[in-house]
Amino acid sequence: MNQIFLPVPAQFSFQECLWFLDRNYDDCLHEVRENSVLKLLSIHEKPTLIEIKALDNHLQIDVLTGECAKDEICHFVTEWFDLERDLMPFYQLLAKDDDLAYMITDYHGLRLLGIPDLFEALCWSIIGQQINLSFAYKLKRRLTETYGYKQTYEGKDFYLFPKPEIIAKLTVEELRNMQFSTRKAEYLIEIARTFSEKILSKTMLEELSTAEAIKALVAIRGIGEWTANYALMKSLKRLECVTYGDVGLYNALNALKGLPKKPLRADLEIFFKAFQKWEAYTVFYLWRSLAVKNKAIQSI
DNA sequence: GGCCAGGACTCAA
DNA sequence: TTGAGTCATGGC
Repeated sequence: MNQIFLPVPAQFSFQECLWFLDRNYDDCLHEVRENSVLKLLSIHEKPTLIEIKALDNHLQIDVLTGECAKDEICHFVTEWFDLERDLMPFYQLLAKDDDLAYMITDYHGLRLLGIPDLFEALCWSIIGQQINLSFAYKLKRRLTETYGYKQTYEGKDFYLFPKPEIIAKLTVEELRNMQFSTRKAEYLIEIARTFSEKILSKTMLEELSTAEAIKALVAIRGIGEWTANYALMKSLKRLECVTYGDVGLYNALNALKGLPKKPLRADLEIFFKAFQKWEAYTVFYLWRSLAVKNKAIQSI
């Protein structure tokens, strides 16, 4: 079997990352097992199934199908788990906040899990707008199972997210039949067109400052401030992004800081000022705090 | 059965 | 530029 070994940094916990990837939701783009995660990648346009496990001080990546392209696979895993980040500065900021300091130990080593593919990140954030996450994952699964690429391995199906060229050719009616709202169907098809026609790409946004990238994204129909920040945080790892308008974020801040359920923008900016350059990590850890609560409630 | 979900858009004033 | 209405449907 083809194996790759990838060293991990300090302040890294594979179990914490797996926990976030699992979270009681039905994600069709990876499969979490007891001590590993399986994911189908597109390497050189070829499907490649990998399984990642943690050993002492490094990850073991088993290449189950496809080409063992070490550099590309390591690059993907590094982006996905945000392995090149030194989290110490972030933990030093958390330590200064009495209400959040517990996260340093409770969530120690949790990395901002990314969505390296920008098109997928944008589609996912649009799907997730204003609906509960369980339903959002269902919609993503329907879309992926119908229009994505499937590879079966040992009796289980693994998927690649649909390509923009495929989504761009769909009709609103086809997506409506999968219970997408008319608006979301229009947004997804239009964004797929901007990608397939090379009007927008991850490379283009990487050339821009975060403020410029947000401006460029918000100009596209269906992408508001929340979606732009979410996509930049998850795909380009722009750590200064805050998902303003995010209900989950507000719930977490309400629980931990006593902020109102609909906090004022000014109060949010005051809060995030203490986490400059680490805003996205702060949001991510706040989401993590919600998941704990949900899981506790569900297990009762 | 009603309210809320990891929002965005439209249109009136 | 601000606020209310609208979109869609599942989960609780």
